[in-house]
Formats: sequence, structure tokens, C-alpha cells
Amino acid sequence: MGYPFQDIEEKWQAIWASQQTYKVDQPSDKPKFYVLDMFPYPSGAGLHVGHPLGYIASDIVARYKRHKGFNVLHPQGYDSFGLPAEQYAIQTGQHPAVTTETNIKRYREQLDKMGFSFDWSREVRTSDPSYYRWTQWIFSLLFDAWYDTKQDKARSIDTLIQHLERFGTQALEAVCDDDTPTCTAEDWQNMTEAEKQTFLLRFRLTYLAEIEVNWCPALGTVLANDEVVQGVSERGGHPVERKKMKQWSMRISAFADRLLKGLESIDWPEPLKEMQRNWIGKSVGASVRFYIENSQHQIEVFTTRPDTLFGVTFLTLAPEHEWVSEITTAEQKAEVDAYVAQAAQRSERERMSEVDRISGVFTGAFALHPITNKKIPIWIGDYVLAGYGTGAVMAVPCGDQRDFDFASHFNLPIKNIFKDIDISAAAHTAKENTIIANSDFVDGLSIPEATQKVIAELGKRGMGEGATTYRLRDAVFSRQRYWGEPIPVYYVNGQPQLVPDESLPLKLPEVSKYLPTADGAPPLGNATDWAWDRVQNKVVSNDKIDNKSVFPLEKNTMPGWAGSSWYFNRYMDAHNTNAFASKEAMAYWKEVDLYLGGSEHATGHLLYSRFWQYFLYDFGLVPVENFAKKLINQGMILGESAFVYRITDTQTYLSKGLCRGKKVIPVHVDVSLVSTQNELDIEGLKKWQPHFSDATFELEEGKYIVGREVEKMSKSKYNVVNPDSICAQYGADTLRMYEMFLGPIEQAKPWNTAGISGVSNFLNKFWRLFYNGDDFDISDDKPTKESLKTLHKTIQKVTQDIEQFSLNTSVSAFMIATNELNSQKCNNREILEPLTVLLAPFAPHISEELWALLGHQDSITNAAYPVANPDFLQDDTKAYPISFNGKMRFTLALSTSLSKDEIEAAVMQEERTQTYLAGKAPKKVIVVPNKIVNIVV
RNA sequence: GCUGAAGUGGUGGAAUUGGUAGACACGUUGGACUUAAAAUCCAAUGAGCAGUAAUGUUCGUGCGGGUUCAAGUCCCGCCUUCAGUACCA
Repeated sequence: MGYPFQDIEEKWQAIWASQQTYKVDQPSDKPKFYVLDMFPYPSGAGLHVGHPLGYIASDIVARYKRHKGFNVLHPQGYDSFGLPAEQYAIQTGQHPAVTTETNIKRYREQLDKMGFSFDWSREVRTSDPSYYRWTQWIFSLLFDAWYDTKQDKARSIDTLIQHLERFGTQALEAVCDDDTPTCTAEDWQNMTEAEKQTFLLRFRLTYLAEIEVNWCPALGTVLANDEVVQGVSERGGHPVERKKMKQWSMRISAFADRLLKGLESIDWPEPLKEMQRNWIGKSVGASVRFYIENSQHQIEVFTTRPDTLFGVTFLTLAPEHEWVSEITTAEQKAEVDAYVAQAAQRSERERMSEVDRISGVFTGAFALHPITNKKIPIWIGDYVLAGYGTGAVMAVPCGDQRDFDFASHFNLPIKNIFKDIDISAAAHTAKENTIIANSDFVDGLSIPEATQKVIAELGKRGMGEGATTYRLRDAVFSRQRYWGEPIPVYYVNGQPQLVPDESLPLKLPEVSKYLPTADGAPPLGNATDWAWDRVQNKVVSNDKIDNKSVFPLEKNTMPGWAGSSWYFNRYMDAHNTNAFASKEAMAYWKEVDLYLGGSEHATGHLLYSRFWQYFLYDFGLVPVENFAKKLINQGMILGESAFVYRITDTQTYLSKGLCRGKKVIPVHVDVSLVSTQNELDIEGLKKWQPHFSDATFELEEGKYIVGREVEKMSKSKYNVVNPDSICAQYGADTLRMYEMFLGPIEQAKPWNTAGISGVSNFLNKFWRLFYNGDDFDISDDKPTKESLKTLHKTIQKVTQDIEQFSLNTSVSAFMIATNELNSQKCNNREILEPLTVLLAPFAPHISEELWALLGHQDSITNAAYPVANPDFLQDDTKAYPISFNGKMRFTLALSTSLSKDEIEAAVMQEERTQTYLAGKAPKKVIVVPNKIVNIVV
């Protein structure tokens, strides 16, 4: 029989809960440590074994840091607004708040069973009005802010108004939408209030604008760029189309450069930083203007290669470019219209899948080269994207492969401007060792030189200047959903007005149904709640209104990422009703020291959070610019799906080995019906799903062997393993240690219980170190030197491992120690007591129990972490290999305490060395103390 | 295509960052205990060759080169897998 993990775990979980063992004090004289997990969305499926991986790792660090004397903030909460609860509500009529509550309860039960040391008194939920009131407040703050490029920070909108009052837009350096508006101070003063508001809206950091959005008809809502993956919605995989809509947006683009630079000062995984860099997509080049022939209009293009300006042979506009219809000649009109219409129809997805197809049409119009004044044909092509740069490119076929392909396809001229380079087959895109030719005043220059000179010349002529563009788009902030934070805005004569702070939270109203209204308004259009009306009355204060549609409230809600973009600050002071967290609390906790979560949030949550933190920092509301010092991406735990193979059009299933050459369809079956040897429980299968009951199974060697494939864990793939069954069978401590033992934390790996008995055995062995038969038996005698060595070696190894986050090898270290102490028959308190503390972060229940059995009244949580004594770490002798040019090799036992000279002398005296050298003096003897001895003849 | 990460026994994975490759665990085989099973404990376990044996010896970290007394680790060129991203001008 193993140790009684069930009793122990239940007992201690109850004690920790009742004594609030992990409640954190604040302030404190101790140094602080803030370790945080990305909070989960409480889905109806509950936790599977993949979720706790990160939680276990962070819990180990949290407990370790407590032993080390830190004041540790280790909270948990729920990102509880989201789509699944709403869709469930649409189907069943069940209020999302009810479903969410149920799911949270289930999550909490599962989490508690694993012995996490969360401080639950600081729990947050994004869907809680006392929480989202601050999300709304931050929204208001963003609305009342603009970005000052001169000071490179966000500032209050009042400062912008002051500037406009006095100087108009003169000397104003601000981030704005595409064409920065200009006005004099006088113009500004003469504007009506409505005009002023429209003007200001173009500078606000959250703004309302007609923009092209990702519209997902199946979900009935718009999606942010990071929520669209390969042309379909991230959730559900529904098609997404481009559509112009009036939507709230966040001007994250204003922070693009800071978001990029800030990456240098944070300890985040390099791959993740790289993903953010790519997502921000900074490119440096020039903006160049081309006059349209017989017109005052100019077409502006962005290019990263101003040096190739003399290689331009045509311009290409995106089909959506604003001047397409205007410049098209009468002869070309029919063709262009047809092309534009067809391009508009094609979905994002089609456009992507047909990347290789070249299509385009001539407008009939010409542009003039800004330097040579030569006529250049203007084409339209859908390889040019309306959303990037200016939606127009100068085509240089000799230097860009797409331009080259386009030119070849439509027989447009290709001009070679590179010296001694053959471009008959493909464009020359390399930048090194290239000399520009055939290019007027930049002939003979290298690319960087030519770039500079062309930009200077364009500037002189007023035809262009150096420019930088970003791939990063402003983030759409409106969602046509019910289950999200209401946007705290109402409208007066169509102008958005903020709901005043004192009316926050603007609570979600009750609705009659969760679908859009008959006239297509978002679900909040169905609001029936009088509270909702009262808010309206309150915000428009003195005016008595009979008709609530006069001052309508915003009906869109916020996207999922709103509440998660600042929650890490809320934990510092979770119950504050005067601020999202007090200054004192934030001054103490500052930022997250260690943040754990999946890399799938790289371009979503982790970018938005950095953005909001910068913004709050600019307003002096948080003390640090970066919200998380160190980040670790835990790898996903994947499921090992199991398959049976049905012969097409029959009810016969073939065992895996019999499928060769047969036409079979793989069918997912529940992994719980399969043994570790991949043998299928056929009777179980028939009970599981009735349609298998009349099926025939062809066996090999009397067994049905299933096929296996590693996939993401998902209900629909029947490969979900939940932690409860593992806890019941082996205990939480075993589960915790096994998940760590599985491999490096950052690595994705399939869940496989094959090795769990090893960890379970280890904990049983550890338990038995304290027991002699059924008796708890600990000796107070001095331990042997051998045992001391084992102890101190383990302290050193485990400590190092936790610091470096390689928790899999520390589990091995515990196993080695237990085996050694077992064979040493060691039961000395002096050894086992510190070892128990060492184990406590990994296996808290068993350690807590043993700690109590050792006679301690206080929780092991408060025990000091043991320190490795170097006296016991040295090996007396060790064997070192010696190799003579690979010809001769032997090992020699040497004391590690010998000096370099002593080792050298010892080597030279060695009989085998003498024999080998045969009288010749060695050229060189390389001696590395404690490592190796080499002799070069 | 571009960017990033990774390829080590039957399996998951170690290797103090250039110094005895395969720690630890699973699995497998043999043994002890037992009437038996479970549990537990002990031993062997990269491949090959020689030997009754102790042992010796060769080959071995995706492939091909290179640097070095010494390479899983560093350099050059490939192959494969995974992830992200993609007409980004």
C-alpha cells in the first residue's frame, strides 16, 4: 500500500482554506515577489490536464519564494466575459452570468484539488461590475487622451484643446488618422461644438470611425486582426469578410514604436518578442508622390526601396484605392468596374488561397515620374493591399518579384537599373554588393547611398520624404455582443459623450434575447431593464426625457481583451472602490516578476496589455512601464487521440495493422477506452456510442489496436484527460510532480500517463523514509557523511533548477536522493527535515503532513529554505580521461583539491604516461583542474 | 516564401554550455518474497564484434564537410519536423 494521499490531501486543503494560509500581507518589510498565471476563461468543459501545467510551475516558484523569505503575491481569477457563454445563452436562454458562475465553481473545485497556493481573497472576475467599472474608466481615460509625438507620450485631451485654442494645429505633433487636419487658432474658435468634437475624435486614443473591419457573419460580430487566423475566425473557424462599419477603435498604432523598443528591456522569450516585432512590422523607406497626368491630384506611394526610383515602370493601386473611379478613362471604365467589383466580392480567404494568380487591369491613366517627368501607366492589381501603406505602390519589376511577375504577365516594360546583374529570369532583390546604374544622379552608388540621395532629392522637389510605416493596425474595440463590458458612451445628436465617472459602472442590462434586434442593432438593443434607463436619465442629468431613444446609449460592448489588459494591476489591491488599485499598493508590488502563459497570446493579450500599461504609465497611474519583467510560455499539453478504422461504406473496423492497402476512414474514439498498449476495449466502445454495437471488429493477435495521433486536446476529438481522475487515482502531489517531470516547461508535449507510476513510486518511497513498517521512526543521531552529501547535493541541484526553471530535472534530483538515502538506511531528522522543506513547493500535501509528523505546529509554508553547505559538495576523487591525439586513452583518479601543478606532476609520474612518451618530452600538458588532463606530444 | 524553435536508445527526456553521451523515469528481461496474484525490493538494458568470464574493442546524438588534443554542444552546406506569418511594396 502506498501512503494515504487521499486523506492527507483533503485534510490539508481544508486547513489551508480555513486558516487562509496563503493570504498575502501588504505592506510588508519582506522583499516582494509577484508571480502570476494568465487567468483562464471558465469554459463549460472544465479544466483538462493541460491547463494546470503553468499553474503548477508558478505555484512551485511561489512556494519556493515564500520559503526564501519573499512576500509573495500569487493570485488567480477569471477572464469571465466571452463568446461561449453567450452562444450557450442564445441556444438555451440561460443567462451568461449563471453559466459563468457554474463554470467558475467547477474550475475552483478542480483548482483546489491540486493544492495551489493562490490568495483567493484577491480573486478578480472581468464580468463583475466592481471590476469592469474600472475597465470602463480606463476606456474613458483613453477617450479623453491624445498622443503627443513631440513628448512621445499620451496626454489628456485638455492639453490638446489648449493648444488648438492658442495655436491651432501649428507646431502640433500628434498622432491622428490618415490625413492630419489643419486649422488656425481662429478656425478652431469659430467651430461649433459639434465640429470641435468631430475634429477631436480624430486624435482621441479611442475613437469612433468608419473603418474597414473583419466582419464575421456567422458570429454576427466584428473581430480584431489577431482574432482572425488565416481568413477565418479564431473561434469557430467561420469565414470573415471585409466590411466598412462605424466602430470604436483603439489607437494602438500611436504606441507602435514604443511597443517595439520596449521589447529590448523585458525578459520575455525571444520567439515571442520576434512575433510581436513581426506583428508591429516596422518598415523604413520613403513616401513618394506622383502627379497624375492632366490633373492636380497626386498618388502617394510608400516604398522601402527609394533607391530604385528610376526603375519604376508603372504604378499599381489597390482596387479599393480612393481615386480608382476618378482617374479611370472612359475606354477602360467597363473593365475597371468589373475588376473592382469582382475583387470586392472575393473573400479574404479566397484572396489568400489564390496568391499565385496574377490579376490586374489598366486604368488608362498615366502618372508622371517625380524626377524625370516620364509618363508611367497606372494599373490596378489586387496584390496591392488597401490596408497597408497608402494602398498604392510604385512598381519596380527589376527589383521586386511581384512587380516582375505582374510586368511579365501583362507585358509591361522591365527596366534594369542594376550594374552587371542579369534580370531576365527573376527580379534582383538582394541588397548587398549591388551598384545602381541607368539611374541619372545615383549611378554607381551602393543601395544605402542611393537611398539617401534619392530621398534628399525628392525632398528638395517636394515630391517625397523619408517615411516609416507599420503593419500594426488600430484595434477595433466594438463587438456586437451581449456578454462583454458595456461601452460607457451615450450620444447627443450623434456625438459620442462619456458616461460620467460617478455613473460607473454602467451595468449590463437584462435583455429579452441575446440575438441582434430585428433592425440589426447589437443585442443590447433588446434591453428591457429599467436600471439601464435610469443610467440614461442620470447621465443626461437635468434633462427630463420621455423618450429614451433621444439620448441612446452605445449598444456595442467591449472585446474580450479589454478586461484582461490591466487585471494584473487589480490583484495588487483587488477590493479598492476608489481606484483600480491604490498608489501605495502599486508602489509596493510594481509589476509582475514572473508571468506564465501560452504563446498564443503573443499578438493579442500580451500586446494590448503592454499598450494599456504604457498608456496608464503616461498618465502617472502605474509606477512602471512594463507590466511583466519576466515571461515564460508554457508549452501546450496535447492529447493523444485514438482512432479506429472503418472500411469505407461498411460497418467493419480494422485493427491498425490490417489497414495497409485498404480504403479506411479513421474515426475518433474516446481515449479512456484504450489501454497504454493501444488496445481497444471493444465492449466499452459499444456502450459508449450505440452505433458501434452492430459493428464488426477485425483483430490482430486477438486484440484491436487503435491508431494514435497527437492533436490539441478537445472535447470533439475525445482525447481530453481531466485532472480529477488522476488526482483520485494517484493524488495531487503525484500529478503535480508528474506534469513537471514530463519535460521542459516551454515544450509542447502529448499527455501520456505511461510514466506516472515512476513519480507515484517516488512519493511512496519518500514517505517510507520516515517509516519503519507502520511506525513513524525518525532518529536524532548524527547522520553519516554520505547522507549529508546526498542532502546538500540535492539542495544545490533543486535550488539551481528552480532558479533556472528546469523543473523536470529537479524531480529527478529528488528521486536520486530518495534512492540514495534508502540504500543508506538514513532516517535522521537532520537530513529528512530539510529535504521535506525542499520538496514542499513540488508536493505540498505530503510535505505538510510529514512536517506535522516531525512535530512542527506551524505550516511548512513558513519554514526557511535550506542552504547547501559547500563542505559536503566536493567529491574526493574523480576519474578523468586523458587522450593522446586520440591514439591512447586512459583514466586517472585525481583529487579535486590538487593544484594545477600537482595534477601535472601526477600525470607525468603515471606509468602509462611514461610508457607512452618513451623518453620524449611532451610539447604541452594541458591541465584543467577538476576537469581533465591532456598531453600533447 | 520569410521568421523562429527543434532533431539524442524501444519511449519521455538528462548532459554543470567544448571535457567519461544516454542522468532520472517508463518499458522490457531475469531474480527475490508469495500457495498464487498484487505490491515491494534487487539486477541487467544504445548497437555490433571477441571472450566461459572479468574484460577488451569498434560504431554511435538527422545528413555531409570543417575547426579542436577533445564536438550532442562551435563554424559552413543540406534534409526533416513543429510553430508563427504571409501578395507588407
